[in-house]
Amino acid sequence: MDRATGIFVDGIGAAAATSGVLTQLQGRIFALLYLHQRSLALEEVAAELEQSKSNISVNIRGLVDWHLVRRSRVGGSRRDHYEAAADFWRVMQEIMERRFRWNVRQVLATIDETERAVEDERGRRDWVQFVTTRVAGLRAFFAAMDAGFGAFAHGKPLDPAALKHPLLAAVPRPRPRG
Amino acid sequence: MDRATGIFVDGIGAAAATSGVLTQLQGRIFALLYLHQRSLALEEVAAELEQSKSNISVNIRGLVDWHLVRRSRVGGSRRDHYEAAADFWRVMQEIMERRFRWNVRQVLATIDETERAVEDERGRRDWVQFVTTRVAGLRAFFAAMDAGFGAFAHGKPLDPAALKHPLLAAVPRPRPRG
DNA sequence: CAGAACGTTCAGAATTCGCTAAACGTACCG
DNA sequence: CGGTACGTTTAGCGAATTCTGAACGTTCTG
Repeated sequence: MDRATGIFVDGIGAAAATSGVLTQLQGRIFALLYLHQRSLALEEVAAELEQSKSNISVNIRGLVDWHLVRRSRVGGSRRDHYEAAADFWRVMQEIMERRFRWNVRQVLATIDETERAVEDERGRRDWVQFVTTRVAGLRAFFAAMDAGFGAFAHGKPLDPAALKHPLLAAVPRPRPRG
Repeated sequence: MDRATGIFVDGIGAAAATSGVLTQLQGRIFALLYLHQRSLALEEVAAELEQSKSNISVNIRGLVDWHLVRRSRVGGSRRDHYEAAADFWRVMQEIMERRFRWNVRQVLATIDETERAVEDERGRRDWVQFVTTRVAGLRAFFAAMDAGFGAFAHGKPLDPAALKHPLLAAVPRPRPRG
């Protein structure tokens, strides 16, 4: 591997490692493919990055899942070949939906569960009152995130105003008079 | 700890664990504080979550850094007390700037390094050509992300159009005639 | 100024994660 | 069909991370 590619592979690998979405190795695989004009076989990738085939196999699947890498057939060989995809917007949509939004919904689901559990504790009236309003604040924010991410992934602008005051946004506005 | 709090703590902990920003324990600490009206001492948190004080000490500092938790003095005690903050928009700004945007800049820095290294390889003209255009595509996208996140964190809407076709957006527009 | 009540640091234990190599399944080829 | 050339699964190993308890520093108190 030439020096420029090495720098790129290392740098993207480091960035991926702290991304919370890809592992370092996935970053390195993508970087390697991204600087190659022709697609590479699994074994070639393994050799370049000095990793076992099995490890590359597992990690490259994640990249295909995110639409960062495409599997392609190459005439005359029965090896799987891979090439980097360049439609980063598509990738971002995928990450928005399958990671961020999924994560947001985990929180919303937890809030639902919690509210159900709180109903069983009628005994402590003021405690129930407190928890209910707190949890409502959290729900408002995460519901706004869910809606915002969803809209964004479908191409609509994401306005931070809805996140600044989610409770106001969630409540129906007073009808303008006159 | 009552059942409702337990459900909330576990759920938020699980969500945090897959967030890529907080650890599970940090999620649990925040959740515990969020459902308490009064602030809690370090040792109380450790007892509730069945963790050592030192571990709570380390992890809670991260929460304070993200502005998810405030350290507060309580009259009559010299223990540090902590309470959950509820300004989630502020937290999101912090995460945008210090994590996402920082990560984006890692990529931009790598691209810079790579381009410098490519200049030393004048030998292979068509390879240099290929790498240059590829890397330009990546830079356009990540530059758009950097700008977009920056604007968003300052309250301006984030329009996905700039990410769909970053190369077009990066190029100066043809001046309208007339 | 001695002692107590804290929070923090650090070395080592416990746990989790990433990686390898071997076993396995499958498609192709003679 | 037997053999070969792959990709995938899995058990176990080693590295990295998380957690604990002891040692330490600091601030308050009598």
